[in-house]
Amino acid sequence: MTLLQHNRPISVLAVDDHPLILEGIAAVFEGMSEMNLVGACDGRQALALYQQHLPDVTLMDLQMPGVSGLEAIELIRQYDPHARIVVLTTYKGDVHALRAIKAGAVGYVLKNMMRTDLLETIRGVHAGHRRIPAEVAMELAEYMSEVSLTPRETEVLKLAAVGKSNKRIGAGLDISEDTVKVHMKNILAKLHAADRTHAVTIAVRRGILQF
Amino acid sequence: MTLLQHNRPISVLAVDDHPLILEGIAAVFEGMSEMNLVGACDGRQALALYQQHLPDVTLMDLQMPGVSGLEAIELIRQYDPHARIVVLTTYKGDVHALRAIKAGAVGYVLKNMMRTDLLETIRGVHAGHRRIPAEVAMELAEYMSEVSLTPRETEVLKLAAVGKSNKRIGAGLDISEDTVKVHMKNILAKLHAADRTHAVTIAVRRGILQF
DNA sequence: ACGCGCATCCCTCCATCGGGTGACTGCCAG
DNA sequence: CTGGCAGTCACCCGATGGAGGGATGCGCGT
Repeated sequence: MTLLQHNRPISVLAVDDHPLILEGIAAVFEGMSEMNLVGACDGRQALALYQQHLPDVTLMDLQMPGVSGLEAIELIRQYDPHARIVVLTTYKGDVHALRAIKAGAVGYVLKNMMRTDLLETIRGVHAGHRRIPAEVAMELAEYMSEVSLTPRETEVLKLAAVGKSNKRIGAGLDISEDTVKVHMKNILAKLHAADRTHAVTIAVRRGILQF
Repeated sequence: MTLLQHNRPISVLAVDDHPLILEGIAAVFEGMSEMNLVGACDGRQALALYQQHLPDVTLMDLQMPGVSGLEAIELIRQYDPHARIVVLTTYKGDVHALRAIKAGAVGYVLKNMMRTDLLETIRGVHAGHRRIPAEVAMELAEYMSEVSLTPRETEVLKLAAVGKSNKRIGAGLDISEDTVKVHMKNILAKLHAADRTHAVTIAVRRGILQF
């Protein structure tokens, strides 16, 4: 497969809702014969452009309004299970990183990395490798042990976050206060939280609750 | 003053810790005679490059590790009260937006805006105007009525956020539990929160607490 | 000198919270 | 079909939280 690299350039699709970032990416590829940018768009048009161009590698921002990068990744991988997708995000501690990897992303580039890192990752991913930076991998490892709350527990915590008492949470979910207390106890245990307030901050930090 | 624009290009300094964004900005200015980019760097070198180039307009990202964009703005305005600084940020709901304006920023550009918006803002700011997009101005208006917590209240809430009880907060701050309760009561009143948990979510949303 | 905001401390009172324990249902996988 | 898990409900109890009330001192600006 590496032979192909010499025959035709690696085609790249960039998905980001920031025109400035797209300009930057385009600038990186400018004048390169090894790769070329076949398209650039935001999340909504990601799948359509993928189907149209069938790029070798797709660069995908995670933080986008409307269709999230996560959804876009899932849609593309659903359409083409062999799609090579590289996540392009701002923060290494991105709470969606793990989900992106699970969704099928095979590369991960931080926006504060150099252009050479970007190019190197694209080459590696195109050659069939996974390219996850060590610092990101370590972040991921922490979240791998991520205890997931049950749907019910998430609902309870969501209401607790906006100041509802156990009684009012019960009223809101149409269950008894006692049941709410059970859920809350389990939440505290799972998150290793001292109290409901702590649980909310932990959940926000982990992306369980979107504030 | 508009005559100057024809005599020499508007000099622009770009400050952002993302090389990709800097590439994008550079790409926007490429081949333009009206303006030219005199420098690009991250937050730490912002002041030094400002002093070196004395640009007409400075583009400043707010979200940066180490020296924040906010600090950089303050440092530059301290050095040169007439500095024309345009904030360049990702989210219109940026909690630091108000502080940036207060710190002396005279323009505000969202990264999801088009290059023409960026250029237009630079022209406007250079001509001596303030350029704050309507949608941002409206966001700002909401935060204008921002109730600010006292330093002590912030400390109390910060400890409450990580699950400390009033008693332990008192121990941590070396004050009595009763005093903590008074602070907490004032916090709840100021934020219109139902309880401490709600107060924390509100504070996080407003950027009072950085999660 | 006065007011005012901030911070400190003290008291009472009651609702709420969180831990412990136990038990019943429904469902799905082994 | 038997276990495990999610969800439900119940009761007890000690600790905590939040709403009142009132009080002192300190600094700061007018």
